[in-house]
Amino acid sequence: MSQQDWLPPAVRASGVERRLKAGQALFRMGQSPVGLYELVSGSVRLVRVDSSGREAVLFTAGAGDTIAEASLFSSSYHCDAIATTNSVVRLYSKPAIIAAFERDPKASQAFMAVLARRIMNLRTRLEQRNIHSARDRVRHFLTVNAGADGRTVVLPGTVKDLAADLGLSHEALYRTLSEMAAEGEIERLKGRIRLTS
Amino acid sequence: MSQQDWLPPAVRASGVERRLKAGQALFRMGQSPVGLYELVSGSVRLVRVDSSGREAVLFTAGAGDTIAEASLFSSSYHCDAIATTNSVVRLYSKPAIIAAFERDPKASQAFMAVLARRIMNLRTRLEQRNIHSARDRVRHFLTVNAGADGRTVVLPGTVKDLAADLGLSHEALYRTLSEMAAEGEIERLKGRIRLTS
DNA sequence: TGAGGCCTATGATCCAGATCATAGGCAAAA
DNA sequence: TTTTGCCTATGATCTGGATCATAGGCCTCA
Repeated sequence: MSQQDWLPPAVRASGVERRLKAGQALFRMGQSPVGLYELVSGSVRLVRVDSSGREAVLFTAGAGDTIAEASLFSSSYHCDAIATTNSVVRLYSKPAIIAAFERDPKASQAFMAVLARRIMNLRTRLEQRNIHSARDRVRHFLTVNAGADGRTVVLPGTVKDLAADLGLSHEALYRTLSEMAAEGEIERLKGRIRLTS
Repeated sequence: MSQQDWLPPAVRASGVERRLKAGQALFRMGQSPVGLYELVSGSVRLVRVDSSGREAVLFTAGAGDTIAEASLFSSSYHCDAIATTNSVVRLYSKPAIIAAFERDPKASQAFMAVLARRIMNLRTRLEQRNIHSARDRVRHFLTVNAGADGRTVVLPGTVKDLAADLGLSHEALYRTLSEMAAEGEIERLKGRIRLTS
């Protein structure tokens, strides 16, 4: 389900790969954007650190996702991008992409659709953060992210990572998952969670 | 600071106005999108209602804002749009806009910039929701939304509306504002809040 | 193979915000 | 003018998640 099929072949060919080790930053807030990144493999988090030192996870990119689309139109990055695992990214230069948009309306529209989808995802996350109960928030996450069978969710990373994603303390999440499993609402498998319907 | 200057004149001229009374819905989740709305005057909220009946405010549009940009690329609205005050919107049809994109790369790019800005705003909101302390959340809101002087924020609606925007109960917000005013951190004026620096 | 580090897990405590309740003020409607 | 409804405001109570603490398990690296 790679989402960057909209890239014209010429641009795709111009991509430059870069490797990141776990914990390494792809870019930092305030730096000026060089282009669009595509995550080839691994996992990268967009993170903003607030005044109290707390980390807000804005987005967790998986293989195939693009990173920093919004920064194409901005003079600086507005958050940090940190690899959570060893990762490989491909960089497409800003001018090359803009030129492609000038030339190819289809590419433009496909990119707009990518942006639109991102907006919808963000709104879903915002909705999720409005849910106060930890259990309901987990339920929301599970239903929104269920796979093809409608009841299995593959965890992209550790449970602790998920906790940060959900905006819960990891303790609260561990407890909630334990309780839900004990009550038979979910089934915990290796790296997956299944809703027992 | 109307943000829809990117619309080519031909499309702009084709806009159809519609009036909404306070509380009236512009569209509902699940309906199929007819086009892009521009808010001429008033105030419209994008809202999603979760299973427990709680309302999540995803976006509060003011005069000049566009609504449902993301739905241009989707087969159905993913949230409700409710006018909070008497409002006037202008509707631009989907085909007209798509045609403009085909024809005019500049319009496409300008629209992408609008989408990109929306993404950044949403991320800022997400960051805000990650702040647990009510007071810090208010502080964050005030600094992010400060006007030209860097310390005055014009409240778009009632304090209660703001509470919903911030994801706080209105009681908590009333209390927090009272305390901050009592301690001299802010100054409360009619429809405005000023940070006393 | 030993040590360190991190994830997982769970217990105990605390506190801030949600919720419930009450009341004054203001504005629109009747 | 009176009524109604909602915003504003604040008090009292409660609860659920944050935080602190502890410990086992697993993987990696030396």
